[in-house]
Amino acid sequence: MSTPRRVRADARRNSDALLEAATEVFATAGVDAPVRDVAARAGVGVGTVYRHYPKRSDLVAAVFRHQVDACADAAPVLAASHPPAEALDRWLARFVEFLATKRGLAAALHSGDPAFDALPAYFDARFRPALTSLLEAAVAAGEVRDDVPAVDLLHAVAHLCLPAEGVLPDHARRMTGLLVDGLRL
Amino acid sequence: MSTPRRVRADARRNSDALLEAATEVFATAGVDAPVRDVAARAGVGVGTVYRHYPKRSDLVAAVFRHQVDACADAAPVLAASHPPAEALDRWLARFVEFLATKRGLAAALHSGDPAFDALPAYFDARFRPALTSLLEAAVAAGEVRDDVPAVDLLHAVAHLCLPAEGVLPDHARRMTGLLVDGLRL
DNA sequence: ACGGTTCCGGAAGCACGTTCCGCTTCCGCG
DNA sequence: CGCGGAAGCGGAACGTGCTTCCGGAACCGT
Repeated sequence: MSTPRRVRADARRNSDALLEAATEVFATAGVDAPVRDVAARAGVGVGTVYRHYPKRSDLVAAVFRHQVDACADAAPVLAASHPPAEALDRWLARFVEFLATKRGLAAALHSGDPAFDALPAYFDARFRPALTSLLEAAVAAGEVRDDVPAVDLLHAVAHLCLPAEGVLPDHARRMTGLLVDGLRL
Repeated sequence: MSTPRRVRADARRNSDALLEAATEVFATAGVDAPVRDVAARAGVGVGTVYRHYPKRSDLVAAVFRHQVDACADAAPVLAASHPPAEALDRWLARFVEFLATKRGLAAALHSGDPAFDALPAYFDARFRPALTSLLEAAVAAGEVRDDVPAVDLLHAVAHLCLPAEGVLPDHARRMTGLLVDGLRL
């Protein structure tokens, strides 16, 4: 059932290089940047991109998952190196930063491309546990109220940060600040 | 200062045919349908499309405005032919129907294309007065509460109908039904 | 070192938006 | 009525971007 055949070293190297290159290119030129640009940045041909990510959207999804992982993984690290309330603060700031790079991705999510179908679930699967443990620690330390479930907080912040129409620049930071203050006991 | 030169008859005919063709094509194939398809449906060449609508997005915006007009214009007609509360009901159903064809348009609105910049204002300029007069009539007849401004109702319904993630099929109709029940006295 | 397998590169194919320009159609005027 | 020029039309051609294809290079177990 498992995959007995090993992955060739150069293939793995290229795969990683592509993910990194795509992250950089998408960050500077937006998710609509041409595939050729990503290939060039990674120092490979476009054929190689399509070998590893059959569709453009697969590449976008992979970058997204990678960034979700990076952000979620920051939670235990912060929890281990800061007191509960500060860890929570810092992680939420990190989360807002994560969301800030997602302009245009909300649109992609609703584009109907099947490559994006699993992303919302992944988002929840990684972020909910991460935030839950931070919240529980802060609650246990008596530093924040205990009646705000992680999901609600995640969605509230996400909606604040991926806003609709005429939106002020750092509306996101201000509103999130309010939320966090509201958490404090 | 005005335009003394008349519009040629065939030009106007083509312009109208294009709007109608685009409405049909966008409705069946989505707003991402190729311009060539619209041209074919209207029985003209692509050059003619671009003569009347310099950018693809101008065509999309024109269709949108046209549909907004059709929906908003239905309000006074319904008001004249039904008792206030029923007119309100029917118009909201009509509004939900209007929104139902707008999948993918929310994404377009945030695409940054200048052709769409004026659409939110147009939306408000046409729908707010339409709904306001329906509401006022129903309030005057003592059939609905008077503390719900038209804007709030419009936005609430719109948000219910252009939903985010895993959405049930007729979530829209159910939630709107709830709202309307809430209005009743 | 060898051979099969896996992977790579980038040119070619395709789909779409948009432009361009020679030809057609309209219509005001004589 | 019919003429002439302006207004409008069609669709081939171009630019850009995604995706496919395949000859050959790189890898790795023996």
